Formats: sequence, structure tokens, C-alpha cells
Amino acid sequence: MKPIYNTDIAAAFDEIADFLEIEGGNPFRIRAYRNAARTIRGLGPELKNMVAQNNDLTRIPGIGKELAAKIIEILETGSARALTKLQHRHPKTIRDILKLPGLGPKRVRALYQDLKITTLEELIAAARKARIRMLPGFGDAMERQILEAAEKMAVSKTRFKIGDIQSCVGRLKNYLEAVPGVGQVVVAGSYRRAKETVGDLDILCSAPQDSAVMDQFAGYQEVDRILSKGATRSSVVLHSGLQVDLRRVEPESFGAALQYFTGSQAHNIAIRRIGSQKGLKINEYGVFNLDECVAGKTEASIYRAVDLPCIPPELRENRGEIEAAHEGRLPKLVELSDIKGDLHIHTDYTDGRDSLEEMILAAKKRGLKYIAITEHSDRLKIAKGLDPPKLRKQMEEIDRFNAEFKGITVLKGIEVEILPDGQLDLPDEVLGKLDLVVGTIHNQFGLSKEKQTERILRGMDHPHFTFLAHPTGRLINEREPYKVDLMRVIRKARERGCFLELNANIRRLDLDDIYCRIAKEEGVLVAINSDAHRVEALAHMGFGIGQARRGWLEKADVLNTRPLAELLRLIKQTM
DNA sequence: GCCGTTTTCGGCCCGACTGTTTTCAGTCG
Repeated sequence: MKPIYNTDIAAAFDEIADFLEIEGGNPFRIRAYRNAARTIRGLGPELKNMVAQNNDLTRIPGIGKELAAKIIEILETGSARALTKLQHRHPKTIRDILKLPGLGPKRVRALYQDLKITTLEELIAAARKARIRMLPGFGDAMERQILEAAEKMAVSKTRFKIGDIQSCVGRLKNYLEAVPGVGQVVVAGSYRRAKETVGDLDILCSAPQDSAVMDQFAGYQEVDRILSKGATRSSVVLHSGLQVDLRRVEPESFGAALQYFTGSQAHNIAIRRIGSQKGLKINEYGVFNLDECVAGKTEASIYRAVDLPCIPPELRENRGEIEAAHEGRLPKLVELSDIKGDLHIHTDYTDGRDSLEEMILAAKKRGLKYIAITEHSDRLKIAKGLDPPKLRKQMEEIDRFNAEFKGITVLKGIEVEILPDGQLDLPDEVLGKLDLVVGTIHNQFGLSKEKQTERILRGMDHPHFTFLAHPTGRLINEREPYKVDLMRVIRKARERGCFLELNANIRRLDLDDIYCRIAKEEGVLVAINSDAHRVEALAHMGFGIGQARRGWLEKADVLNTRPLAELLRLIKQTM
């Protein structure tokens, strides 16, 4: 049987929830499945390993006796009887219809039971024959909307990489801030939580009721179409395909609204539950004791009302941050200003665009105290990887820069290929002359998990190995991570005293937040690097910091927050 | 189906917008 991962189990629970919804099942039971699916997706360790080690699954929040039994059933048999039964009762394709905007369980059930519609094709056909408008609760407008949405379904909605929408967000924010009467404008939602991708943009502004901000928003030049428009809430889709929701609130509610619209949903539900235990009602307008508003102007006031310190947005995923806040052990998260250097940089010696001098000057301008030049190695021909003579030439040039430039130190490094047999792609005597050796994988992604893991572990055993670059090789929305047992990699790093990278490139963000947190718990330092191939890309560091903060990393957990002397000492210990 | 420092039963976050209604259900975030 194929190995079953957390994503498979989460998908099974979501499928159960979908079918139960269509059947009109108990909404709280459905929510329990959805909560569990979300929790399992965000879980670091694989459930199959936890079960193998006899861990008590009911200790995971949202997993009780029943769901724990179903998890084990899925791991052992590949499915759950409860799911199989549902699959026998309903065609699988009905779930596609549930995904259409505007169609929830009630309407899907009506379509299914009254018109026997079970596929998108049948839905489109029925809409064209004007049969849908006949159903109670449906009408002309709804039928039109359904037809449009169903036809567009083929164009699947992918999430946007956070780095890709930066400039778009800046333009829109400036535009809204210029509307008369508008005070603060804050982009909330998953963007504020620094998630690697955002599905849509949630913008919050403070403005009086008679403000023109909603009209101005709907008239913004990048708007493609308007989904809804009201006095306090509007939604549009930009030409880029990005959906933007704007919320307007009065200044005295701004903190409450910001807390609410930053999410995550799971975090907010947990906070509201604590509120209700204290007899408080929490909504986007404030915290209410009966009808009296007791908090709302600032975010901190909301948390104070439930006896908690303000929790940084990046932690708000209901992954233990509320318990940590309650017990006074919230981490003091790493900040961009803590970063002293960048240990993964390319130049035009290989596949970078800018020269060594340009990269050094740009790094110095950003206030970095040190950088490491880490070109590709010989075997990576596609990136003009350096052979020993070319590397020596670059090392000499770096020596000249170090003699000339004050205020920044340039370290000599290499991003060396870990070959399929675990050997490094340059002779030991060459590697031994460098300040640091960054191991990496750029080919043979298809190896089995066992072989890929062995390959990497063997590479890490090399005496000159400093850290593993982009440890999973994933490209967000583009390429799955290669199969590798990261827990073994993390433990090897601890055992060897070497490090792992959080590659801050917006396509990578690798390690991700979950494994950053595991690395921290295992006592392995993380190096946050830009992997810049041109001067502007040095700014990607900020996205790496966002991801690191989501992974609970503090200054002390990050290798390149160290002053140069300490950094060199730590690196030397690996060699 | 989960959960409990009042509870092992009876709760389970909460409000805006839309479209179809004639006071509200469904959907969404």
C-alpha cells in the first residue's frame, strides 16, 4: 500500500465533511471534520509516524476518540468505512459543484435532489435550459451567476505568492489612503500573517460612514469586476485575478476589526470561545459585556480583554500560540533588523545577473555586515557552475575586495552539488579553502525517499559541510518538494552541529514555517538567506523573516543574526 | 464529532451582503 501522509488524511476528512454537508448533516459534526482536516494539514510530524510510535492522537486539539480511530483506520486500510459509505451514496463529482462560489450545501442539495444534477456539465446544461431558476430559492440572477461560475471553473483559482503581489498591494494602499476622510489602511488577512501564498487580499480602512471610500474602491483602475458592494464591505476582482475585499470601520472599532480580519479563522474562533467563557461577546466592532463595549480601539485591547498579551499576527494559526500567550511564553520573534549577514548569494560568475562588486555594494547599502558568495559548482552546467580554477579566481577577487572595502566582510563559499551518491561536487582540498560550504540538490529529484534522504545525509557528513540550502527543493505552486525524510535531516544537522537554510526567495520559502519550528525545537539553527541572483533580490530577506516568524523563530534561533566572529566560530565547529 | 478551573450534556464565533423574499435563508469570510 502507498504511504499515507497527513495531506491524504486531511483530504479524506474534508471529503467526509463535504458529503455530510450535502446530506444536511449536523453542522457541528461537519465543523469537527473540517477543524480536524485543517489541524492535520498544519501538523509537522506525520501521523503515520506518530501512530507507529504509539503517540496518543487525542492529544492533538480537535481530535477525539472517534477521529483518532478513523485516522488509524485510514492509515491501516487506506480509507475509512464512513467515507466509503458516503462515496457509495453520492457521486464524487458533486463536490466540484460545492466549490462554486454562491453554491453551498443547501443549494447543491436542491440541485442534486430536484434536478438530479451531479456534474458541472449537467449544471451548465440545466442553467442554459433555464431549469435552475424554477427551483425554490433560486432565480434568474442566481442562474446566471451559477452558469458564469461553472464555465469559469476550468480556470482554476490558484493562490498568489506573497512576493508577487507586493507592488500591487502598495499601489492600492496608496490609492485608498488618498481618499478624503480615510485614516488608517492596513492589509490584514493571510498577507499580514505572512503566509507564503494569499488567496485574496483583506484590506481594512478607518473612515466615517459618509466617506466615499467604497465608491472610490469600486472605481479603482485595476478593478476588473465588482463582486459585491455595500456601506461597510465590498469585494472586487483585479485584472490580475486577485480578489480584494475592503472593510470600512469607525476608528473606535479599528483594533477589533483588525484583529478579526487578520485571522486566522481558527485563531479567531479560539479567541472568541475564550471570550464567551468570560461572558464576553467578541465581534469586529469590539468586545462586549452585555451591551457595553469594553475594548476595540486597538488590537492589544482585544487580547487584554481576554487576559492575553497581544499575539504577533504571524503566530495566529491556533497552533499553540494562545496557550503560549496564556502561560507567558510567547516567543520574541526574529526581526529583519536582527539579520547581520546573507550567506547565499550569486553573481555573474555563474547564473547571477550582477557583478561581484555590485552585489557587495548593494549588500553593504542594506546594512549587512557580512555576506557569503556561494556560486554553483562545476556539475551544474546549466548555471555555469564553477570548476576549481574559476573558483580560485573568484576567491582571489574576493580577497582584493576585502582588502579594499571597509564595513562589510565577504566570505568565500560555494553552493556545491550533493551528487546522487552523496559525494560533494568539488575536491576536498578546494572545499577546505572556503569559509563555508553550502550543500544542495538540483537534479535527480525523483529518487525514492529512502535514497534521497541517504544522499543528503551522506552529503551532510562531509567534514566541510556548513548548511543545507533550500532543504526540500519545492517551488511554491510550481514544483512539489522532492521526497525526503526531513526529520532525519534535522536530526543529522543537530548531531553534526551544522545548519539548515530558510531560503527567502519568494518562489521557495524553504524550509517552510512548520519545519522551521521543528528545527527550533530540535535545537538546529536556521540560516535565512536571500539566494539573490541580482541586487534587488537581496530584499527577499524580508519574506524569509516573515516565514521564520511564522515558524516561531527568535533571534537566537537564526545563524546569521550572529556577529561575524561568532558566526565564524559556529561554522568552524561544523568542519 | 469535540470539549469541560461552573459542565460528561449541551453547547459549539459572528456579522455583512445577496437574492429572493415580503421578513429571511444561504453563503461567505
